[in-house]
Amino acid sequence: MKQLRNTRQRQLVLAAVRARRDHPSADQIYLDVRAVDGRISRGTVYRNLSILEESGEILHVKVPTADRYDNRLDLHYHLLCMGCGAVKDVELPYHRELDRELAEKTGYFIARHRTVFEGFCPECRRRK
Amino acid sequence: MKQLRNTRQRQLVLAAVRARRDHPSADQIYLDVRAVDGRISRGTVYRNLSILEESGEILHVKVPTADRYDNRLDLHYHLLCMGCGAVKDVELPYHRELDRELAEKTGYFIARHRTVFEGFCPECRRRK
DNA sequence: ATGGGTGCAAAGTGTTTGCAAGTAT
DNA sequence: ATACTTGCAAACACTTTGCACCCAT
Repeated sequence: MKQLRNTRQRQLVLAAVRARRDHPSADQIYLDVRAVDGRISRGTVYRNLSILEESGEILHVKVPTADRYDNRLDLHYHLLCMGCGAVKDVELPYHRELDRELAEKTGYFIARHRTVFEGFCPECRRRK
Repeated sequence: MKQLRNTRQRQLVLAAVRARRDHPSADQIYLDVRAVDGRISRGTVYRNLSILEESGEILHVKVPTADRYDNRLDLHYHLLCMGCGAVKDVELPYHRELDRELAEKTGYFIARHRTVFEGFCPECRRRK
């Protein structure tokens, strides 16, 4: 395993994810960090997001169009508005027993599951 | 709403999805159809997959790297092997009550949720 | 006939990567 | 000094689109 370094760029990327309560895409993070450090490159932001995720400091949510990042560390579900694209955390418990149940049934090692609810937020409902 | 036509290409794409029991990517479908009709283009396959999904004849599964298509019409969950990338249907019931519960809680209209379990299949476990 | 559909190629998106130079340890 | 990181740009993988021609209805 590789020895990680604590670079200024890495700190900035982590701080940017933590500073947001929504679920920014990699490119939004890039823009936020860019506002502080005008020289950072997209490649560096993508690399650091991926490193921070591997090392367990952030999570990412896979939604269509672009992955989003999340500063929460516990497993939880997400809600995507198909109208405006907003992603929110869902206040429902994570069902760990499903992972166990499926592991028994299939012989797989199950690490986790990801659940994304799809719908329309009140505002987008109105607009239609 | 637009009047859909029943073109030869559309039939071929639908037949190709139905002919597979796994969860092919758009490009795999393209290759399958291409074997029958050497002139069909990628654009046409993508367009038809998207039309068939909108009209409810197929579903698609959103997994990292590339979306997969599914000939099953009922809502169900999926299992992704992070080792070999295979996608399988999961034999667990779809929890419609979660959709209702979240709708009440949030005021959203909830159409559905998508759950993808992530793990390693027995063979990939062994290989590690 | 008419408007949806097709093939082709070009353009998009979002993300990854090779490389030479820079820097944390 | 070592080897992880960076910035840059080019390359990638997947998907969408503009356009002129075609064909199902």
